[in-house]
Amino acid sequence: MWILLVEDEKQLANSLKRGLEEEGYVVEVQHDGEEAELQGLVNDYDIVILDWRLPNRDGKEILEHWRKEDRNFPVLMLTALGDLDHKVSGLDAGADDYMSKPFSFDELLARIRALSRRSADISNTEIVKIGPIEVDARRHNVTVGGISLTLRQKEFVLLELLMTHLGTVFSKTQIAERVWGSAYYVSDNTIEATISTLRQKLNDTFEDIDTYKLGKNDQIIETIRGAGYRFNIDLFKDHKDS
Amino acid sequence: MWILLVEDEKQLANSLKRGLEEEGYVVEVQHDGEEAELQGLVNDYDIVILDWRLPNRDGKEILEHWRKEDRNFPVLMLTALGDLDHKVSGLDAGADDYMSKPFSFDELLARIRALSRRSADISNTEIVKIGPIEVDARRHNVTVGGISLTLRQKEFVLLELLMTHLGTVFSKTQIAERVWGSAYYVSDNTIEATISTLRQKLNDTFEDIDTYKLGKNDQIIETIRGAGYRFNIDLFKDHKDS
DNA sequence: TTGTTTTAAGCTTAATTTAAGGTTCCCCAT
DNA sequence: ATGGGGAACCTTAAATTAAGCTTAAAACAA
Repeated sequence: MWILLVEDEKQLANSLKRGLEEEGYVVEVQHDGEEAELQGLVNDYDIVILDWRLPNRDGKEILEHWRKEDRNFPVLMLTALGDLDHKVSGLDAGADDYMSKPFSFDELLARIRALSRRSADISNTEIVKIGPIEVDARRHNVTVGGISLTLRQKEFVLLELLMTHLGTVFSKTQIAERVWGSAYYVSDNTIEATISTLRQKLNDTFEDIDTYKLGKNDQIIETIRGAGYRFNIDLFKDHKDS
Repeated sequence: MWILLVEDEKQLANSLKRGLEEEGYVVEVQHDGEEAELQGLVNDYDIVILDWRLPNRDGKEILEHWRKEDRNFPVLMLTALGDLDHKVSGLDAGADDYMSKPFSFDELLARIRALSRRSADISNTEIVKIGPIEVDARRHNVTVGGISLTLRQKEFVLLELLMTHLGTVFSKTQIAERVWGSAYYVSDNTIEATISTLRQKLNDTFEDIDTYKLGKNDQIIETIRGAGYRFNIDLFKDHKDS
């Protein structure tokens, strides 16, 4: 889950970012309204959290522009306490939900979950199931043929990314950005090592189940040399579960 | 797609180069402004990414010079965050888009795609189809009569180059530059060997399909002795697909 | 501490280039 | 015309280089 957080109070923004990251979300923070507007036009976030009062440009303008350009990720707007006017105008402009400051972090989480459930986008299903592999984004849990396996944060987010974008090849650069949050400072090897342990955990679990057997050369996560990685949907093509 | 990246921060430049190459672009990096200016005067890049603050010469001067000399490739300028003055002066000087640092790699990709779409040049369609041969630049994938064939990076870029410039004969020097990124260090034989394996893969796949049969002496990639290579459009002239 | 993440190093595999000998084509002298 | 001879090009296989994998150890964070 890729979230854009637009909030100019840096301290608040950072603590929210940290909290959300602990929950397994990948969070980009933008303090400046104008910049945020561009980012939203260009990136397909799963959710945007948008403060209504911003330097340079206000939340409403931004949101209207996005909606005019058919950017239809769910938007959760943040307003000052008691600011009912803004609430109404925001929902009119196309916001999907609102929250007034101050709010509890748990409430924020709950609303984010609700929004991602409601959203039409496939990538926001709470539970993704492909063949015997089941990813529960909410509980942060993966099972293969009913057996649960313990993945670490990065492994989990990486698997989730690949499984919610079937057919897409993600380059290392894109993976760095969407799993680690930034393309800089993440070495190739870090990603390779994570892929490696993730594959091992998946394979080990497949050995323990009876319902599906992997062939000798079957790779659940394919490597496309020079280009990136992709979830190998072909392995489960016939085997329609859901 | 041939891209010139002018950026003096070497670390950033290299990571962008790598990321773009993973996407199948051919990227030339130039750290020095003066050098970059010359290269832009001489080569027909598909897109130029130009940092605004450079040693020796600043982005604006370079761009103005190019535009005065009718170099009209799209230019995406990079500015420091919040540098609105530069943004305006850059767009005035003839930049087609701008992005402020730091930016996400996906955002860069999106903007490059947008620019190449916008550009008048025919060569920028995402999917090229000629007769039964289909090249999908985005997914990095070639099919002949529906059968997908696995090309290596160099083979792919070479085929793409020829198919997006129908009728044009490319000399070995030009191919070296636009497939390998630089004419130095690439021997003629390297190119010949690549052409050879590419032809074989194409021919093999044509054997497997029923919709189109190659004649005994038909060459999909023609050799023009002493001049270079060209995609043989005549083979598919009657056979109008699209 | 304890668990997670990153780095390091050697290894494996695939892509790319080089090398070497073979074709084909063209020019020129016969 | 015709048959060397050379240049340009083709084709394979071998050598080289690069990309990716794996494991353990180091660094970091809770």
